Amino acid sequence: MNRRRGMTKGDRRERAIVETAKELLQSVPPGQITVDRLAAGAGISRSSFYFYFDSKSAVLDALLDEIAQEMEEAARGWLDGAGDDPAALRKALGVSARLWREHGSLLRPALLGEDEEFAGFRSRVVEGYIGQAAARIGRERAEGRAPEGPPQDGLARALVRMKFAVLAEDQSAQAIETCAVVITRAIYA
Amino acid sequence: MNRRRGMTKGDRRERAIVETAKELLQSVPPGQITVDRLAAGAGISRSSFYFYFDSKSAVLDALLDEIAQEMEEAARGWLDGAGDDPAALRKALGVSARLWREHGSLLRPALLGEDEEFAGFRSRVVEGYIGQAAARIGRERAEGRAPEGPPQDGLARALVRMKFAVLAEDQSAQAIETCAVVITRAIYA
DNA sequence: GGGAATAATCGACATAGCGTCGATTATTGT
DNA sequence: ACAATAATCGACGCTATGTCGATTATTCCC
Repeated sequence: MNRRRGMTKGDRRERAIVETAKELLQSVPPGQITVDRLAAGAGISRSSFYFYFDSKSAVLDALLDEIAQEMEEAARGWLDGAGDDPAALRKALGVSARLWREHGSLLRPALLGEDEEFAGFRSRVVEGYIGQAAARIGRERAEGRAPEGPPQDGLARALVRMKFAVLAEDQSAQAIETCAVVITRAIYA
Repeated sequence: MNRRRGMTKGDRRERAIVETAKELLQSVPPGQITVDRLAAGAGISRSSFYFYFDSKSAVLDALLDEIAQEMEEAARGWLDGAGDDPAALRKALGVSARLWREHGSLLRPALLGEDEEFAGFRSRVVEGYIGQAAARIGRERAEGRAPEGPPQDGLARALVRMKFAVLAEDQSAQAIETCAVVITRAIYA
């Protein structure tokens, strides 16, 4: 899977495959994307596809990596802060909501499902999130801004999963507000 | 000697297929169960399988229906109550946890995933749950036991999804406690 | 207990998707 | 310009799904 450097023909094809995937995802769920269609979209035969990627999942993984980066940046605004900061929380949730709106059909199976093919992405993103959220809660408690309660990592886990599940199905301002209130009440009682 | 069963041969076979599915699920994820294995387990040929069920999914649906009933009973204890009742809440969560422990490998894709094959079961169970939880919250607020906050159905949705997501991956007493605290704080602030 | 109706079974087909191989053609760096 | 290697393809073999038509086993009722 290692080809030469530079903007060679192969690089363009590889890109075309990923772009095709992105487009297909606008109208078709990930499970129904086939190697056939990806190859056709990129203008090559099905068997040629395997010159570029090991499988359909590999293509989606590439796409997910791009999204994961955005998600992490989105979260940082609140995760790195301190104290009950309603504005920062809602802003971070808003960016998250936008990502779900744009990439929902891929993110849903990847983050909510349990398909083996997304296991890598899922554990990286979800666990990363949970770890940072737990740290945030820990700081608040240590400095007396939040009361004690369930273990910080369990609580973080519950809230992160809640957030994913809610935004996955509804990205409205109302949904964001609900998430924000639950998070705030759960942490600051 | 065994004619005293009201069950015809076909009924027994049908049962055998469902039982085979149940057993297979103990060691294999739902996605890897094939019609072949179900048929083999029930002692018939693959094509005979289709005399009994339309597809693998139909078998799993049958299994899910049995589980759904247990879930609903489990929840009733808390959903039908009133006031902040820590014991009832924890007891209901405990039964839920047991169901996840026993049937997790089937419940996870069915309730958390978005596979089309489980869409019916999912909407029935999840929406039923949410509706009842929303009503419960509404009653608490109406009678002044809980403060206002996000719309009751949105809040119920968030909490139900949180509960599913948490128990899906961890059925420990600790996890139950965390769920209980988040739910209590979110509703009663 | 016997025989028609119907329940149950199976093998052979047809279809869709995946991934691999070996042979062939196009690109590219020097 | 020409060897090295990147890129392409068709033909296979595999697994799984679902359908048909023909056949055999069970039931039910007289």
